[in-house]
Parts: sequence; C-alpha cells; structure tokens
Amino acid sequence: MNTFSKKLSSTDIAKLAGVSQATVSRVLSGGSGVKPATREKVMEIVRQKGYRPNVFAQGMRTNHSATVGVAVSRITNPIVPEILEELTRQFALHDRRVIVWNTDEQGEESLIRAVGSGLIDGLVCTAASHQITALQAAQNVGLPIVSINRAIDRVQCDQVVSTNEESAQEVARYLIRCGKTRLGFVNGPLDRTTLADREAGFRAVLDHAGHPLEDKFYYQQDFHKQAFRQFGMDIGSSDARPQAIACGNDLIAIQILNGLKAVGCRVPEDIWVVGFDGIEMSGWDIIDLTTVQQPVDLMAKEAANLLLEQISGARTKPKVRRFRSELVIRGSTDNMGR
Amino acid sequence: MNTFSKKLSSTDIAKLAGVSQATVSRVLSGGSGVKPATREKVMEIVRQKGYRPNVFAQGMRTNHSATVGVAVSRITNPIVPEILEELTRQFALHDRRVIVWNTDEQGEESLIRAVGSGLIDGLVCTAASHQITALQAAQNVGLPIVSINRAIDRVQCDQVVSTNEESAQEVARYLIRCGKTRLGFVNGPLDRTTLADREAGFRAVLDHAGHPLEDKFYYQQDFHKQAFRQFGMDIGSSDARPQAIACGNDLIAIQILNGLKAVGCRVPEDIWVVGFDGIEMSGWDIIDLTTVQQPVDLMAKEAANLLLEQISGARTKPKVRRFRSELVIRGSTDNMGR
DNA sequence: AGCATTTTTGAATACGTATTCAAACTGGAA
DNA sequence: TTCCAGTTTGAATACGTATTCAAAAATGCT
Repeated sequence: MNTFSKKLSSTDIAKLAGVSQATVSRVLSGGSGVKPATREKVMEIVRQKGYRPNVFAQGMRTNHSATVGVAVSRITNPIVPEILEELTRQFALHDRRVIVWNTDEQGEESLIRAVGSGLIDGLVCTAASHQITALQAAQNVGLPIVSINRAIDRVQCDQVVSTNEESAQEVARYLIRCGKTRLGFVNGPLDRTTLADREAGFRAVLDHAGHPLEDKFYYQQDFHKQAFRQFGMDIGSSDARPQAIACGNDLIAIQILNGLKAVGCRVPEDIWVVGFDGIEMSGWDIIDLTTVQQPVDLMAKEAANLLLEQISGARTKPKVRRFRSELVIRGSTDNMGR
Repeated sequence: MNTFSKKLSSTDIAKLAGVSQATVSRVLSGGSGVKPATREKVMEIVRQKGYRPNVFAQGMRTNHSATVGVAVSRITNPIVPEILEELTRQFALHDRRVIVWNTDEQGEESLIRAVGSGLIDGLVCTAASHQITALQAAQNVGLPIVSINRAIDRVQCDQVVSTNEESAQEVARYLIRCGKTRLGFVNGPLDRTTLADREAGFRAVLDHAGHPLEDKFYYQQDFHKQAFRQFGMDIGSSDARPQAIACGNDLIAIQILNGLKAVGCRVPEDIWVVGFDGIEMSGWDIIDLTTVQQPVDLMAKEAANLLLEQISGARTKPKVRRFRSELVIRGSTDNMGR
C-alpha cells in the first residue's frame, strides 16, 4: 500500500540520506562536484520516496519555468495539430513543457496574465491576428517570441514564414498555363497575413496576365462554418462558374469541394480546385487536393530552435527564417498541364 | 518607449502605492477587507506598471498552480483537437491553464516528472494505454485524475465514457438487418479500451447471429500510417471481399476508404464502410461516412467539471459518467436499410 | 609524516507571495 | 469625552529550492 503521508522536500530527503539539503540539490541538478558514493546514497532515497523537486520553488529561485507557451487559434484546423505535434516533440527533447492557449476563446486574457507572471520562458505564436494585445504585453516584459507563418507589424520578434506570396503566384501561373483564365479565389479573414499574402500573390499574376480576378468569383468569409460550403454549392450550380478556384487554405478548399459535391459538380471535370497548406489529409485518395505544401515539420522545428536560442540569451536581434513551399499537383486539377 | 527596468514585485508596488505588501496582496486577490480608496490607489499603480503576481511565489505559498494537465496521444487524430478545444474552453472559464503532454513521444517522462512537482492541480487523460506509469505516479501523490473514454484498470479515477460496446452492437445489428452477413472489422491497438470494447460489441452480435467474424476479414494494426490504406486496397481488389467493414474509429475507416478508392472499389455500391467516433469531417460531403457519433463536447465538459470538483476537494469517491453515442447513417452505407 | 592543492560538503541566504496576528484606526453609543 | 466593536492595515513568517562562501575532507607530492 502506497500511503502518501506528506509532500517531501529536499530537506526531508537530506535528513533521510544523512546529508545537507544543498547536497541533495546538487545531486538532483546534475550531480557535478559530488562524490559518487554520496550521489548514490541520495539517489537511492530519492527513488525510494519518489521525490520530485517542487517546481515553484525551483522557478522562484531560478526565474526559469522550463515551460513555453504556444498560442493557437482554430485548433481544429488540422494544420494546427500538425504544428503542435512537432513543437511539443522539439520542446520535450529540450526538457521543456508546453502550455497551449486557444486564443479564439477566453484564452487570450489568460495568456496576457501568464505573460507577466513568469510562468513561461517564451512564446510561440501561430495566430497573430487576435493577439496583438498579448504580444505587446509579451514584448514589453522582454519575453522571447517566435511567430510561425504570421507577420506581426507592431511587434518585433523572430519569424518563421514560408513563401506564401510566391507560391500563390506559382498556383496562378500553373492554372493559366493550363488554359484556365476564368479563375476564382476564396479566402478567410484577411488579418491573417498568411491568407492576405496568398491572395495578393494570386491577384498579382492575374492582373499581370490581363485577367484580373472578377468580383463575382471572389469570396471572403471569416470562417463561419458552412459559409464556404454554401459558396461551393452556389458556384457548382451556377452556369457561369469559374474554371478553377484557388483557396486561402486547404480547409477552405475542402469546404468548397463539399459544396461542389453536394450539388453534383465534378472535380476536376467541371471545375478545378486548389488549396494551400498541404495538410496531411489533402493527400488522401478521397480528397486528393492539389495544394501548396509547406514544410510544416521543418518550420516548427526551426521555430522551436529559434525560441530556445532566445531563451538561452544567445541572441537578441530578430531573425526571419523563410521556407520554400512546393506546389503539389493532385487529382483536383488535371496534371497533364504540369 | 516602454523600457522594462526590472521585474516588479508586490513589495515594489506597495512602496509606490504607500502601503504594505500585505495590502497589495489583498487587493490583488479579491480585495475584500480593504478600503475602496486604498484598493483604487493600489490598482492604479498595478495598471500603470503592468504588474502581475509571480506565479511561482503564488504556487509556493498556496500549493495550487491554476494549471491542469491533459495527456493526449496521437494529437493528429481529429477527435483529439475536438476534445482539446472544449477542454481548454472549460478550463479557461474556470481560470485554469492547460499543459498538453503528447505521450507518444518523450512526453510521458516529462509528465511523470511534472506529476510529483506540484506543477499541475489535476490531470485529464485521453489516452490511457501508454500511461500507466504516469497515472500510477499521479495516483500515488493523490493528484486528481479524470479519464476520457478509456477505462484504466489499475488506477482508480473519475471516468467519462460513452456507450462503446453497445453502439458497436448497434452497428452490427444495423448491418445484419440490411442483409449484410459477410462482415469485416478493422481495428487499432487493443490496449485502448475504447477500441477493444467496440470490437467486443461487434463480435458479440456476429457470434449471436451465427456469422462469427472471419479471420480473413479481421485486420488489426498499431497505427502505422499506410497499413490501413493498404488493407483497404487488398480488400478492394479481392474477389472475396466482405460486404461491409466496420472500423475501430473514423480515422481507420477513412484510411480504408482511401485504399478502396485507390483500387477503384466503390462505396457503398461494392462495399459498405462504417466508422466510429463521429469526428466532424465524417460528415463532410466528400467523406460522408456512416459512424457512431459521440457527444464529444458534452463529454469534455463533464470531464472538466469532474476534475474541478476533485480539485476543490468536494469529493473523493470516483464517479463514472456514461454518455450515449448515436449511430449516424450516411452515404458510406445504404440508408434504405434503416 | 607534513604540507599544498583539490574535491566535497554544509550553513546561510534570497526569491515573492498569502496569511496570521496584533496594532491602529474608524464611527457610533454611552 | 470615553469606550467598544468593527474595519482596515502592517509586521512577521513560511513555503522549497539553488547558490554562495567558507569549512572540512581527501588527495597528491616531497
């Protein structure tokens, strides 16, 4: 029977092992400069009692929490878990814990409070738009920040971005090269720089080619669930539909696919669809979406490393890391035109 | 210019406001028993300086962290973000932060360390199999635990479950009622009680109906990425294929759909497919998967409430909450048979 | 053995908060 | 005015750790 009498402190362990509290502390934090026999004597008690150092006392003493924050929005967009998975892996490798704030909800207030409290040693941000307040607060207290795929005007911090604008241009050129001139674009909230950049790149090529994006083929919505699907239905059942639709991200594209499917409009026979992000499911046979693939794992890994670099104090000047995304042609467009 | 000279303490605030540190503390933690004029004087300085109480000092003094842990496995299974979203919402409503441990990776070791360290006030567990060690540790130190959808033999804790076995029986009866007698089942790791229970329920009905599950129509795999898809391809290109395949969860079902699609096997014309979980995308037009829908939001909300109840010390006897899942018939089976 | 040097250990301390206990203050009744 | 009860405040304290500084022990050398 494992009765737990009381929470043990390093002082208790010290008494049991017949050493001083300082020695216990030394053993637990690497054990350098302590005689092997002593270390083993202490570790024996530690193991036997299942002792763990109190994280608050450690934090108070050291001013480090071994914890980083990750701010996400729309965690149900599959790109987010993909990023989170790699981030938590990287931070775990460096003995850091991860606190997740969902800034769609009340999370932002909680994040702001945490920022000044010492709870986190740094912050990775995957959704800048709503968070200017929290980021400002973080910057004001000198908290290390890395932003993934979102440029943040008023806050200077490390950034990990991908070739959003250029890749969107590549999408547009690909479609035009395949003879598609009547093109549509569907986008989410434009305060996401990711989405805005992609749209800008797409429009630029169309302008340059002399077929500027027509208003009736442009649709923008702030992520209300069924709206994109409804637009897909409208487009699919219209006689004057675009030949191809490009989307701000894969999730939007999939909702368009849903709408098209709902009204029996075939892809790619009747219309082409292109996404953006390269979430894993875009490659599924039943989705098979042409998209722009971001190197998510590399980006997340780099973000983690940049943050750790800042935390260790090795650097203060902000860095921008730029990753190349790649157009992946699949069944939602015709791959003859490659 | 917002230069941040040094981290402020409540003592600093006290000096600036001309009161004692105790008063600052009282103001910050509710302010009862402090004169309105004093409170306002203090709050003015607090706001002006952007002061936040140091979370470690608070934790050391109170032995509470206002933080709960959530252990997940396979965060890229869409059911996980769905649960996480609701959990973080609920905990944010109660001023609690959420630390996420991904126990597929090195996360478990980190979790074990955290459990004894006081870092978290409680733990929600969505993936029991790998975590017996961590859960044992948690139980040993008396940490409140709630398990979602996973029964955990050796650990006694609150549980939020759904009707896995019964609903799987319903699936089997539905298929048999529709005249499907040659049935298949595809499952993931059986140490997940969720998956094991579903399989058991399914098998029981088949046994009872006199068509026990044939070995050649049963496939079990431990979530190696392409394995389920490959099995779908094998099944789809085989002459002697089952009339319907039920799966341990939606993600498996979708991989089967992918495999079938890859070899041109049509659903539901050539074969029926049924999933389990009711993840949001199962309802998408392009997936349209018949499945068993769990009330994920309700379950997550209940889990959060149970944990908070335990943390507040209101209760020690473990509770089990059981939620009813519902068979949702969609296009991957023929809905005439309903 | 005797001394110099290095290694190992322990005592003392500070970190920032919430809370206890006693003191000071307030306002009203006598 | 005096006294009392209630309200508001401040001084003191403990929480558990990492680290500094000095003392003690061990080691190497002559």
